[in-house]
Amino acid sequence: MKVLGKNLGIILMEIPKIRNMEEFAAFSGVSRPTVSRFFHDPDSVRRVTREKLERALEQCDYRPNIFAINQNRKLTKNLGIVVPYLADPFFAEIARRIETLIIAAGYRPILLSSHGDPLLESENLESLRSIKPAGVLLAPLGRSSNISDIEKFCLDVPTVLFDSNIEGVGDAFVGHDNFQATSVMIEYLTRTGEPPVFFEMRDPPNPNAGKRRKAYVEAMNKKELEQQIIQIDGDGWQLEEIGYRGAVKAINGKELSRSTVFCSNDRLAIGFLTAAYELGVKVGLAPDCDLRVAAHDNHPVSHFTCPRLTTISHNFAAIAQKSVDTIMALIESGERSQERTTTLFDGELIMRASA
Amino acid sequence: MKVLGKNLGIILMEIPKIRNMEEFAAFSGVSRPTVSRFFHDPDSVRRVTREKLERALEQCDYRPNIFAINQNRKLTKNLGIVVPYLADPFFAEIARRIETLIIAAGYRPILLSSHGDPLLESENLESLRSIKPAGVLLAPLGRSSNISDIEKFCLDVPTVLFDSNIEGVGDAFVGHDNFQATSVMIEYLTRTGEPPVFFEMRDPPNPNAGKRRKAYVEAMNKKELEQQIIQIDGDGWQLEEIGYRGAVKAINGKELSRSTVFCSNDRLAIGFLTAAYELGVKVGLAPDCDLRVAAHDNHPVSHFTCPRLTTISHNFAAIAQKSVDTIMALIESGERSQERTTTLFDGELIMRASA
DNA sequence: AAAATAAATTTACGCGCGTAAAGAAAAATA
DNA sequence: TATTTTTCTTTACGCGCGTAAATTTATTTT
Repeated sequence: MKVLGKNLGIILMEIPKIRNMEEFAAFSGVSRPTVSRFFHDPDSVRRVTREKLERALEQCDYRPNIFAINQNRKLTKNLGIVVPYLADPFFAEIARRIETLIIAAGYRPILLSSHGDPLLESENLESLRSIKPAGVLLAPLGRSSNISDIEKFCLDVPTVLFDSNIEGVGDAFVGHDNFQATSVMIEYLTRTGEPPVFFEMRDPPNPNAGKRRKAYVEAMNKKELEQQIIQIDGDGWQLEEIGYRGAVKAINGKELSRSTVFCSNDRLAIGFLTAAYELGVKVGLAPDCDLRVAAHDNHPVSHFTCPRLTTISHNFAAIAQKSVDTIMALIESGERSQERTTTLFDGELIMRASA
Repeated sequence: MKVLGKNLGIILMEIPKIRNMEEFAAFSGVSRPTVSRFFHDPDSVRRVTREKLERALEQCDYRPNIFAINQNRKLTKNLGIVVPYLADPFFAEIARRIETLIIAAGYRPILLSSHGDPLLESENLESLRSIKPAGVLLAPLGRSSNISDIEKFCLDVPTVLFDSNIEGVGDAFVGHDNFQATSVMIEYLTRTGEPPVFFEMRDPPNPNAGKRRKAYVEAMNKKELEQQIIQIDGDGWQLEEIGYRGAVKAINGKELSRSTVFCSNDRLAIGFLTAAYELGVKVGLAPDCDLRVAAHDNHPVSHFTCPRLTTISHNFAAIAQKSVDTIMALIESGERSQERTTTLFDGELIMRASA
């Protein structure tokens, strides 16, 4: 039971229905402009005033109308997050971390997924534009993105790209060093066995795929190792299924020139492992195994494949933190960055049973 | 190059910067109230007027300020979606489908994840309340939810629960028939081998777990089969890891009274299969196998486990469609439902190699 | 063509809040 | 205590749009 006011004799009092800031100001005994400043930044009013308002807030649960706020402020507290495909646990994971950081910073995350569709990606940006976000964190679809749409958007709204880079677009890029990651993995595989065959989609929907192929070619060249790249067909984001089919074809067709396979990403590898299992090909680095399989990403599922997948982890925590820090700095400076910065974090080799 | 106006002699003209509806009305030669009605519903104006406005829209890209719109309308076009844990592909998948349907219906989906935290779930609802959504589709955390918070919310906002029911809360519930699903699976397992042991968490974070245990007990009783329930310890949403540990303990401790296991959900089963693989226990329904494993959900990954997981699929499409249809009907009627309806869709047995 | 209907225009107010300016009150400094 | 500085109050306007009422214009009906 709630007791309101100083009149403790009356146990049950009407809970005041506050309809707007005017009424809340009257109720709390503070002027409306001061109330407005208080909600914008509690530390911008004197301590006694703040305490008065906080006490009032406990007695009635008034909250300023978010539409009225945003209509009049140039800068909202909205922060957009756009990812290529939210049903992919990789993006779900990074989005989850970023969301948490944004909330902690006192902003409102607006999470949008492009569902693998460049059109939807552009629409998402338009949709964000209409809610006047303070900034946007964008993981673009990559190759298939409508780059000019993104460019235009970035001119108007502070934007930090993450995961997948588009050269020259946005105020900054934060991502994963695919070259370092590739090089570390090839180094490891070669040292503990033999150099890998690269396994990828011919026409990949996910970003970074191109970089990873290039990185493979470069690293193998540097070490003067013989390359083999197997490119499999397939459309869309059903990467496991595509990996499965490609693996069946590669294994049955004896296309693999060596017994170590480096997949362009974990989801392809998951399909690959399923194929190997069904075909009775034993995967692992034990002596009695036929094949070693490794990949990129440290996808949440890669921990539980059979056998567990050797892979390279993105530094999720660092990428999320740096992305948020960067956009916050941009927002608080109130200016656009003079020069576009690029931050790459090293991947970490996760050695598991598959290689 | 854009040509504006009828003065075709002038090739390059200034693209008019429209700042508000007033200016757009002047530019298009239509009065502002009519423009307002046009944006609310293009069919509410005469054809010639609509065409005039559409032509104007092609020449300048004006869009009404979304905050100003929502401030003045009682009913926004916002539709909230709240799921327990978006990093779980199961929820990502159902959310993806719902989002698509909402967009098609001309509404704006606002997707929020509770990240497994009841506090965040309540905050998400508060956050939604402040954007005056036309309605909300809520998949509650279930047992751990702050039910009174949800109840209060539902009094003010048309809300359809999905996936997990809270008796008496919200205008309707749309979900999966766990009893039918359980019964079908037990029937299948018993017919093709032996009745299953039930494998679940002692203290599950995910909804539906309670129903599934009950359904197991009921179905086994009905068939007069001997039950065994293995309850494993663990906290949080790392279900695969928890399933793995529980499976190692159950297998090494020879706790399984029979060689058929029915997991409470696919993610536990994924961990179970990893444990079986590592312990050299062969899973499948072939004669040379030691164990059969089945589960609930048809989780996207269950298609690619080793062996592929026999499971029961939710009717994702139907659940998403019915949820959206229900909330739309509520919104368009403008009234709250007289009586709370419950719609359950049958699951479909997905027979794969694991059982 | 006249009457009846439909649609658009003009005018005006309100939504809830941001924010600026000027002055009053309180606190900090001298 | 007098002066400066900070904080608050009062007053007032504007944001961009929804929406209602009264009037004018256009279309349809008989």
